[in-house]
Amino acid sequence: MNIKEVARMARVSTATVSRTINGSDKVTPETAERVNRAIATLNYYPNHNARALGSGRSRIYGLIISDITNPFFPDLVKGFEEVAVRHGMEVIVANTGYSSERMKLCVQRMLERKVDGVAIMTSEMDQHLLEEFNKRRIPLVFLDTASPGFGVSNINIDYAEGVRQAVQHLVSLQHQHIGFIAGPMELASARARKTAFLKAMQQCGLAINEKLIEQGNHMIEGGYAAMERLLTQADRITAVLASNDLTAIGAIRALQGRQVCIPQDFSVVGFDDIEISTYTYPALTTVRLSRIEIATHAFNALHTTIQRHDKQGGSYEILPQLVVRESTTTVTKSGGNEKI
Amino acid sequence: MNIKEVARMARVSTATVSRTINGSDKVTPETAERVNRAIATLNYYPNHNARALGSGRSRIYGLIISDITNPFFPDLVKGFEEVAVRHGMEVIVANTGYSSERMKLCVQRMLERKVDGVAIMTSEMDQHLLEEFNKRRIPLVFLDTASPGFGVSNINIDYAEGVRQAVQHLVSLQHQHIGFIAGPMELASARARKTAFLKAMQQCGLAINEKLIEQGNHMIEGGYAAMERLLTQADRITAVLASNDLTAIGAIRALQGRQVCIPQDFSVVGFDDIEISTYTYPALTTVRLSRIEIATHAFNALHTTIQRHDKQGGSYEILPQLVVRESTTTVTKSGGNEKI
DNA sequence: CTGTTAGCGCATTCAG
DNA sequence: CTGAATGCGCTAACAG
Repeated sequence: MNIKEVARMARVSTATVSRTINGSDKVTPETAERVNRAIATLNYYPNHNARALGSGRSRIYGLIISDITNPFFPDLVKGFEEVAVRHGMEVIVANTGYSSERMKLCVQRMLERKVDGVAIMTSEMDQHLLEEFNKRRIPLVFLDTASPGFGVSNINIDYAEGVRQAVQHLVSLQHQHIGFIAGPMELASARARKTAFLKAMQQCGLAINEKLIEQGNHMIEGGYAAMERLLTQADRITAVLASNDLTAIGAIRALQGRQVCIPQDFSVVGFDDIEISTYTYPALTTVRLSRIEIATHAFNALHTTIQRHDKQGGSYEILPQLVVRESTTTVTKSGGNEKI
Repeated sequence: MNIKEVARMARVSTATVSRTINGSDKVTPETAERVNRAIATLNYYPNHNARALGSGRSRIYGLIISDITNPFFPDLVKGFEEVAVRHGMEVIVANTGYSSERMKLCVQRMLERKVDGVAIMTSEMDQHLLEEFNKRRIPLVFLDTASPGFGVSNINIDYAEGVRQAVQHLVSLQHQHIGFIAGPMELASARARKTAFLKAMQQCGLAINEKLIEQGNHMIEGGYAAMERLLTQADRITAVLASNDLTAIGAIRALQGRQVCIPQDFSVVGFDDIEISTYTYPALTTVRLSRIEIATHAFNALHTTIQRHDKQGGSYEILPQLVVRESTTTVTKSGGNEKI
């Protein structure tokens, strides 16, 4: 079943079939109709490999993420796949595992498969690999790690605003001694969140004490350990903001392990709003970072760049949104760590 | 950069280049060496689209799952991708969203991209779509839903054994009135688990009371609601086995909401061993279903079928394994629901 | 063991 | 607006 048979049945040339498939305006409605009927009755669909070879466009987008096992990513992947498929595109997902060694492999895979564009939703990208895409004029879109340029777009995340909302929420609940559990400093996103926290505290006129800041690893156990340390060193702490939800969940466990009641004795705020945060006990107050929005923007960035032969990439904005659930409440008069 | 240039630089024909790339044994080590040097210095890598067109093999495997957002799947996807890439294969992941409507779309995508084989790790597959693959002689591997046949392999999961371990564990802890929260009966895997539970109870000589069985939806809220009902209707229940971990987590929340202490007052066992089960409070005793193993078997099934031009698919076995953590313990003398 | 020659299925000139 | 011809980059017979 190929284009030739369709052409034969519709009594046109293969070129005409190709044109109607690709929606060329230079085809009479009548002949297009004939072709479409032939396509339908023959149950024909084009061979993408041949198409790619002939046109140089594979109709595949690459999606590079850190690790699909990280609960932040499944939604993103799902959203991206959905839009892509709706537009007749295929997606190849590649995990870097946070290693730039493996990032190299990911890039290689993308190049080999001749993807039409790549969404790079992680930050292990070095200049050297970036060149490989530039050389081949493959559009790119980054997640908060680059400024738009020739063929590269960026999705900007307003971490400052998201963290500000979280801190302000705690402040409005009378918390004064707010701790922060940072993520791994190799991650750009973790650095951004920490910076945002420092800034927000300052804006709220709260003292920043280094004893209030600890380091996790964006995983549950890291949050657990960091919270333990915080409890030991920060006497008057009554609330904590975590760099991501997993960290917050670890912190909650540490607190519960010490019989601290949340939120009565201690408030916890996460960041990301992954699905399980709705179901933790108590349900986690957190800052939502919509992965659907990110996915949609990423796709649009790539797609419009290609459609409009737009050399210049675009800039997109993601606004985090505080979601108040059950893990935060007003600080009690007798509250504070000394009581614990 | 293409095969011709490599041929020119190595002073051989393109056929020879092709042969050395594909590891044909009919190439002198010396010429192969020359070709490889040329490849290296030119930084050449083959165009997969052309390769696919010429050979009829895309070197892509399809992986159809229900929903990447379901915590059961990320590990599976990651594992599959890893083996595949290690063997020079690419992967296209498609989500059915538990809908056979969308399954149709998934199949279409696989066909269009001319995948060399498909791992179907979900059960929304109807005979009609299966034919499409058979017609084209595309190897398939299923997860516990088919018997091996021409070009189709199956990964068998010994649910009976896994559930037996769980029930026996509870029995050894003196539990007599063990509840079960089933998954959605549309899912073959959920049906298998329920059947296995019934059988295990019988084997242990325990009475099966319909009041001890409730229905969830394999999601947290379903487990929550089902546990609530169980608590209302089953007087002497002291333990529950859930059809999957998410359900168990929901059950735990329901119990905690009623101030029931786990495991002192009530034991809970899950199924699957998803990552968060290690981190719930208390950590969940569950039955591990290794996704890495499943992924590896799925890949091997496809790969050996193709390599050996093996018409007959294989059969693989997965043995679930009980993992005892903190959510189960001996029933207390005064225990039982009446106390609650 | 190596080179020559045809396609693979489609998109895309260029004529008409 | 449509058709004929060419090539995309590679693999696969078939010779030699």
